[in-house]
Amino acid sequence: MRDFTRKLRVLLIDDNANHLRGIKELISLETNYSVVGATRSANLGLGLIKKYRPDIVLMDVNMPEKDGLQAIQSINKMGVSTNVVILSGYDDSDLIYRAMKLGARGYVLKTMASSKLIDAIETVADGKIYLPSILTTRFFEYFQNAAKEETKVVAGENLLLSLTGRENEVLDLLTQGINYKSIAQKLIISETTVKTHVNNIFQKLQVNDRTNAVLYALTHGFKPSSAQETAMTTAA
Amino acid sequence: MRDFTRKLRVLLIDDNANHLRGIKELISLETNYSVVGATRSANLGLGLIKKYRPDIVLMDVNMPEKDGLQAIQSINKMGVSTNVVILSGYDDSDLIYRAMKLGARGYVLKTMASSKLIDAIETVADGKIYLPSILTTRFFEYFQNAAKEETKVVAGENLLLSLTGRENEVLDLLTQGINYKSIAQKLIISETTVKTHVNNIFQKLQVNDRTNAVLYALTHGFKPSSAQETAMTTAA
DNA sequence: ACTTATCTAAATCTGCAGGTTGAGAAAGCT
DNA sequence: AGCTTTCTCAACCTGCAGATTTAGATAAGT
Repeated sequence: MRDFTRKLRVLLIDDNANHLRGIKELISLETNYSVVGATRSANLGLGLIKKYRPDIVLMDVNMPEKDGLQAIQSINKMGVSTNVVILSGYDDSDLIYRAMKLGARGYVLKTMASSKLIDAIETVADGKIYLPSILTTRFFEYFQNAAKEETKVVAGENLLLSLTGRENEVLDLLTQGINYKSIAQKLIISETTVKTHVNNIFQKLQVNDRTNAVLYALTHGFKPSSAQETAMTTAA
Repeated sequence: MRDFTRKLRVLLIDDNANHLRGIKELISLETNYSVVGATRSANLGLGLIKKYRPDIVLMDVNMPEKDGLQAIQSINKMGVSTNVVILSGYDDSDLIYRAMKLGARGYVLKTMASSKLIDAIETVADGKIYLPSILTTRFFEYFQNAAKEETKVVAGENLLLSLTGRENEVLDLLTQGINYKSIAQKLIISETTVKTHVNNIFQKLQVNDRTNAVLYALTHGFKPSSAQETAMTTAA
């Protein structure tokens, strides 16, 4: 839970001097916030973050040299845990998606009422995610579409379904980059038997070598089954 | 934009008879909604969806035989476009994540005020996503954590960075499952040169064969660069 | 001018990968 | 009992994959 006994330390990063000043004044009106820094450069901002460890960072996305998304990545690499709220003029679904994926805790449009910015800070400081309804919808436009594409590849008749149990086990080991001899040892069968299985796998997946078999498996949602099944079969 | 001249057609699926009745009555109170069906079985629900093509489906997640998530998958396979709003007693981050990934348009907790359910229907019918603040936060707990894990694998010194431009091109072709001869033809160099490059790649990635080189590349965020660069080099 | 990195290539060699044929044993189905 | 599937294995063969050595050409940095 949030500590209400001390002021929330806020850092501002926006290359537009007017925005920077405006936001600073807006936040200064709130009695329980203190602006620990305000800069027009992402790189300078990173230094300030390391120095002052703010609770909240309000970050513009659209900046020269290093943009907001790159800045978030840099923060992650620094290993500093701070809550970034994105300030953006754009509501592109992929921009929102990328920002959230990188770990942003909130996303506010510059066109929104300034009270929303205060809401965002409060919500994020409280450990929650702040994403207005419209932006949530935008986010999922991208997210659900990407998920659909992902399953599209996985579907498509799927030659993997024609594999037998043993063939699945062999394929599983193939996808780990193991050679014939080691596979034979792991499954406790002869090397020639493994070759037979592998050849059958090649035919069923319509490929000519290991690499393409592995590639087919990985791009068609192959799920390793050996872990349990091998234990079952060897125990039986 | 939504058509306000006709009633919103809603379908209910919940194995709990009391819930089903309660929700039905609640919705019946709204003058601009009409319940086109209500069933306690997901499988029966699928039939009703195909038959009545409802605007909104209110779906319980926790059901015997086929649960709500499996039901969404079935709807997707049917190719019917309807808006599913999940009704759940649980706010697990991964449950919310999976539901939204499968294409749910809204998620409401059974413990929430019934007015929220009406809000959800309105919002979803309006083409937007309905995800209350707490659930949005839960969703991102899972989503951002998964994203972090993803980049963790990609990071880790990354031997890929030690590869030269040409080696990257060769690796790119390797990850497409192409053999020496074809690679040589594509890059317009001799087969022995390709072998030299491949051997250098193996050493740098610390592997002994194609398959493991490809596996390393794919699990460490290898981005194919040949598409443009090859065109550049061949043109030069 | 010297050094280093990169790309190119030939020559040689070992051996595992991949293809084919044939066949026995066990389990399940009809 | 007979058929089918699956798993098992041998023996043989071709050849590409992978390892090693040596070396010329070019470009870039010191």
